[in-house]
Parts: sequence; C-alpha cells; structure tokens
Amino acid sequence: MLLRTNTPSSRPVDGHLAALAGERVFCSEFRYRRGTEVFGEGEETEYVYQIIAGAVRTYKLLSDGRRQINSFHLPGDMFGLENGAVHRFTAEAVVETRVRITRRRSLLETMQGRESGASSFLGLVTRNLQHAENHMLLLGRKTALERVAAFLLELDERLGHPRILVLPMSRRDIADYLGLTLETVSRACSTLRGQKMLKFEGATQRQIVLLDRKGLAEYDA
Amino acid sequence: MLLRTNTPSSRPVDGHLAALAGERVFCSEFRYRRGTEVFGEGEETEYVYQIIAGAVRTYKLLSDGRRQINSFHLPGDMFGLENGAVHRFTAEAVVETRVRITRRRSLLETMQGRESGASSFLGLVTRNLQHAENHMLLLGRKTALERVAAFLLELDERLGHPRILVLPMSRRDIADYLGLTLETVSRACSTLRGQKMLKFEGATQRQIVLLDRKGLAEYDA
DNA sequence: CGTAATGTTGACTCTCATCAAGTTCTGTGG
DNA sequence: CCACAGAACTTGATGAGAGTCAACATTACG
Repeated sequence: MLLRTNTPSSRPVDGHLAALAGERVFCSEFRYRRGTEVFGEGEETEYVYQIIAGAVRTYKLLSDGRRQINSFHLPGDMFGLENGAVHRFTAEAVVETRVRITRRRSLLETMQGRESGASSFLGLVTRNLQHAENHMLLLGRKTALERVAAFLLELDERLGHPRILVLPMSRRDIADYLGLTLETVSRACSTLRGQKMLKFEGATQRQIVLLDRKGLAEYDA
Repeated sequence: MLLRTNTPSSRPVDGHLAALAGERVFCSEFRYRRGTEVFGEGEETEYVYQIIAGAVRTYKLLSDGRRQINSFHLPGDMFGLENGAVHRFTAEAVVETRVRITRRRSLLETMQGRESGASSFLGLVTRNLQHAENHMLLLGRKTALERVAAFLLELDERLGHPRILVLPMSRRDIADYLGLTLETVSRACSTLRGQKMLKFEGATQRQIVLLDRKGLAEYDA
C-alpha cells in the first residue's frame, strides 16, 4: 500500500542491517533468520520496514524478563515507522522473514510531496492505536479462553480466512501476546479442540482448522 | 496547547451537548455533572474536547458489563479527536467537569492551514499510542501491587508532583483502569500504606501523600 | 536417527476475584 | 447544623482461575 509506491527497484542484500547504513540504497530487500532482532528498544528510528514473507513480533520487557508482545506483523504489514527519534520497543523475526527496508528520511520526504502521505502515516498510527485499545480490553478484562479465541479469530481474519491457519509463532509467543503462560494457552487450545471449535491439521500443532468461527466469536464477548 | 490557539471567544453554555448541535458556535465552554456521558462508543466524532477542570474517563465495555478504562483525562488534556467518523469508546465525566468544546471540522480546517497542524494531530495520536503501549505491558505482565504503584506515580507525574495527590476517581475506576477489582486496589493501597510508601491525608481516602516515590518506582519494575 | 526445541498434561500453589460484613464518607433534607 | 441514607471504602473469609513445577510426548532439525 504505502511503501509500494516508493519502490523503484529492490535488490536482495545479505548480512546485518548495519551493512546497509553506509550505502545509499533507497529501498531494498532484507532477510532475517528466526529469532533475529530487527531493531531494539531505544535504537534510532532510521528505517521503515514492510514484511514480504514471514512474521515479526514487537515487544517490551520488564527488568526481570517478563515480556509483553504488542503485536505480530504479517506479510504486507508495515512496522518501525514511529514519530519519535527512537524505537519504543524491540522487533524480532518470529520465523525466517523477508523484509523490504526504506530509509525513514526518504520515506518522509516522499510523503511531504504528496497530499496522501501525511494521512497515510496518520492512518498507520491510528490503526496501531485502535489495535492497542482493543488489546487493552482483552488484557484487562477477558478470560484465558476468551483471549485465545480472540487471538485465533484475529489471525484468521488477517490471513483472509484460510482453510488451514498456520501459526508462525510458538505457544510462548502467543502467551506473551495474550498476557498468559504458554501452558494456559496450550490448555485453552485443547479445550477448544474438545469443544470441536478447532482441530489440528497434519502432524504439527501449528496448523489449525477453525471448525466453528461463530462459536469462537461468542467467546469473544 | 493545541486548542488554545483556536479560541477566539468562549461562553459558558448549560444543558446537554445536543443543544449545541444546531448552533453555530465555534468554540465554547461546557459543564458535565459527575457520571455524565460526554460521548458514546459509536457516536459521530463531531466535537473535540479539552478539559478546563475536572476529569474524564474513556472506556470500552464487554457485552456482560466488564469495563476497561483506556485512560483518564485531566485538566489541559485533549480528548475525542479521532481519525475515524465514529468514536471507538465512551467518555464520561468522573467528577463535575468543565470542558472546552470545538467542532472537529473547524479544528481540522484550521489545522490544514498551518504547517504545525498536522503534526500536532499526529503528536496527539502518537502520545495516546505510546500510553497504550505502556499500559498493555502493565495489564499483561504486572502484579496488582506494581499496577497500583505505577498508577499512583503516573498521576503524580501528570499533576506535577503535588504534596497531596487528590484522586478524582473511585477505587472502582482505578480497578477498571488497572484490570483489577476494587477490593484488590483497596488492599494494595493499604499494603503500600503499611510499608510507609504513602499515607492518607485528612478524612478522605482520596487524598494521598506519596512518602517514598523511589520505593514506589522500584515496584514499577 | 538422535538431540534439542516445542507442546501437552497433571498435580499443586498462589494471586487475585468473589462474597460478605462492617466502617467511613458524602450529600441531602429537615 | 445535625441526622440520615446511600455511596464509597476497608477488611476478612473463601474460592476459582491461572501460574508454577514437573514429567512426558511430539516435532523439528542437524
């Protein structure tokens, strides 16, 4: 959507982001191995990212290691574009992830030219805010089962209701997104399976078929 | 800050907001009794508000009545300015509250003229987002005591570290903001008092003196 | 194919919610 | 200004939902 218009050419690059810093590339493709940090909390907001394939988690940590994942970013999603000079959270690749990278400055310059630029930026921030508002309701007031049901429906929605929902993230990631423990997430999935709301497809527990979206939605009070 | 520049004149008006709808006032003052709704979830975003005195809570409800308060707005704060056509949550006066009201349209028009306008708007949304990000960490991962300590420090900070912290909101409001019950909030306050981190001033439990801000900050892991 | 990572399940614990009683505070009317 | 009623707050007893600890199963991956 947004970045796509500012992408005259893209060439694959290997190595860490720092390798890009000295170059004058306008926009290029990049690859992160699973678990790799894309940027850290407090780092300068020098680049803007769009996912081509894979998934990214953004999170905050407490001093003793407790983690809260703000959001998962999926193919097509943009992230890392913030108003301030430094990132307010950390971004990591959940799985092997390909990303399109643009310099923040050049993006903002391009934006200033077009009238739609500023409003695209605003729309992006607003969408994030809206998601955060809904997530606060979930974290503050929903039960474990409601949270997991809401999570599955959110992902299903964002992936366009595929027959098989392929989760890129682990139970621990889901737990840290939903404010639960991985055991509780696992139990909730088992409960929902017992209620015939979902089933696991194939060998792995990362592939889920939603059998009863309406039933799941009822949990999502 | 923002609205102040767009306030050629203001006159006090009584009665409900609807009374304003037909009028051609550019900006005026308004009063809400405690517990009164300023706007509801789903209503059109026709006005923008700035608090002169009092306090406002914004919240979302689940179908069975569970409530999550997103934020409290205090004197000087703006609220109700959203990107979309309808409000995503409800706003209510916590106590008797005086508010400055502007038509959204006229504010946005004024903004378009100035270069600073769009960035003020963006700054507002960004601050809200930043607050929401921190609050998700609190709701997802902090203990009851940590939440209450964080709440007191947040309010203390926003009110400019007064000797006496006067809470405009009830224990229930605090609970619904922190994702707890009112009993748990009450107990946490008692615990902190037992630890000499705070004391109640005068007759009421709404007036708190923070005796050990450093100690409270340590809870805020 | 074997080892490490991930996921499930069970037993038990603990924090916070619920229920309930009593106290304190506030606002209103006499 | 005081008395009263309702709201707000505190505190205690108990319970439930989710966390912790642990064992085991399954899957992924070199």
